[in-house]
Amino acid sequence: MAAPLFSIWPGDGRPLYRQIVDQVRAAVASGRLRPGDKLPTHRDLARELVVAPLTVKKSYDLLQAQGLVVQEQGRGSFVAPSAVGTSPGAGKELEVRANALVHEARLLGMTVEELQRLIRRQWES
Amino acid sequence: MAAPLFSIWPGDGRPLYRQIVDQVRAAVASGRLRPGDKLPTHRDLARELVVAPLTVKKSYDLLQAQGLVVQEQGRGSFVAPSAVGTSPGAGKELEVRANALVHEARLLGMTVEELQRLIRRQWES
Amino acid sequence: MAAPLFSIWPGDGRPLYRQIVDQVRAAVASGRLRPGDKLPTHRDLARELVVAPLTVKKSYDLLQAQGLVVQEQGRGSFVAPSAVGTSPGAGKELEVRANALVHEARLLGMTVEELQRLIRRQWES
Amino acid sequence: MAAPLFSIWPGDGRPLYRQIVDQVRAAVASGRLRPGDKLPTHRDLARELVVAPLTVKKSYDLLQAQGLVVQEQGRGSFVAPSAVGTSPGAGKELEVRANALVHEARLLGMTVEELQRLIRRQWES
DNA sequence: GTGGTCTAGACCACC
DNA sequence: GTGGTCTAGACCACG
Repeated sequence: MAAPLFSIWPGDGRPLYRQIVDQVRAAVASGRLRPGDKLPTHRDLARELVVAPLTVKKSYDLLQAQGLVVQEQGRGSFVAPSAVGTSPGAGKELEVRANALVHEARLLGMTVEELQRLIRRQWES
Repeated sequence: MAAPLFSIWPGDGRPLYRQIVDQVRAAVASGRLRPGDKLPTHRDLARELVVAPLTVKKSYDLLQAQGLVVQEQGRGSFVAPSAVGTSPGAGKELEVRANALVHEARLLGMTVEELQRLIRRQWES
Repeated sequence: MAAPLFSIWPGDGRPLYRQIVDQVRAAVASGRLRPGDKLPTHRDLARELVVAPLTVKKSYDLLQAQGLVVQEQGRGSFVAPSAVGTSPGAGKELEVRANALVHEARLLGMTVEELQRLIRRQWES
Repeated sequence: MAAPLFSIWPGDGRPLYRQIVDQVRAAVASGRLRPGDKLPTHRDLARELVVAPLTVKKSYDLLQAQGLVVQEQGRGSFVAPSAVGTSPGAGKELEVRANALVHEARLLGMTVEELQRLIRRQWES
């Protein structure tokens, strides 16, 4: 009963295609997805996330342009052989978002402990 | 040398106008900004954040439509008298983003402790 | 009454978006378009070429991913500052197509002189 | 040391099946292939061109639909008896591609002489 | 008015 | 069944 690999978070603020891109990048960066691994077809992932197939396709196109994914006609989409275990941008990207989150939590009057608790609660849920 | 009240985070993924709206809402929700407090003029804030004045104006317009801000011709913009100490949406909004952050940190292979550390480090910086 | 900068050739065999990409690359490679030059808006070029706006947009997106073009929200699309005077791929690309053309002209039983004549005639038309 | 009759040019932009169709049409139009001549089996040609057998099969099916080729169960594929010495479309098709090539060579800043030289060089190679 | 995102739907190319 | 291309149309974000 593992959590699904990819999810979208309506209300997160980022465009859908970018949420997908960011998650694939993260999974590749951590080695959770490795060179040669097969990705879900863009139609399947679209069905699962309940978005238009073209939206997922756009994500895959972008990832291909960045060299993280290769799409092979008639065969499927795969993590690129050259996709190193850690794509440096992925961690940096998350830091920026964490930063913004911290800033707003502060404006909301939260203490760092309250934010930590919120994080832990969601980690475990 | 307090941190500036409002900031934008390029690369955060949310549209500029929304980052501003979210921050004002948070500051009002926490009482950090209180009814009657004067907001920077949209031109000043635009200069400070290095965005187009119309973008800040749009944020203020939205906040006014939500009843959190009043813009008074020739005098400036203020937190609305009716702005309650807690605008309920603000916290919920942050939870969604925290959720997405947790999900991606996981994909990145981080442990909850590492994420906590990252949060604390940024809180203190 | 110069020829239009960009054209599409129905029946050429390449997808529309790629014909556009190839032409922009060629124009940049030759210095006919230079860093900072403004490109037509994707809507304008779409109107001119009588294709869907998204088709031109896709070309611009690809060119942006390749670092040849930057699209700036609200301002327009431009040849990237870093777009060197000669993007090496462009000439190579044309050689491949010339190669295929030569091969088929041969199969058609043309002599090299006939092919040369055909080329010159079209150059001058 | 004759050049192989058929070749594919990855990067040419045309779909694989069409490159094959065009070449067979050209060879028939010029009399290089004549009614009754045996074509390679689709599997052999697929192996030689390193494409999927079904792709060549599709080309042969198309050529059969156009009356240029007949596929005979268990015997092989042949140029159709009715295949006239010149299939009119073939030359026209090549002109369109030559046209596009000329246009892009111009954008690349080539002179007509340079293009002619490129053509001749490839003819002789 | 510029670029950005998303959708529904059709048809093509390749395995 | 997989990815690839194209369209029409709607609405959002930014200057």
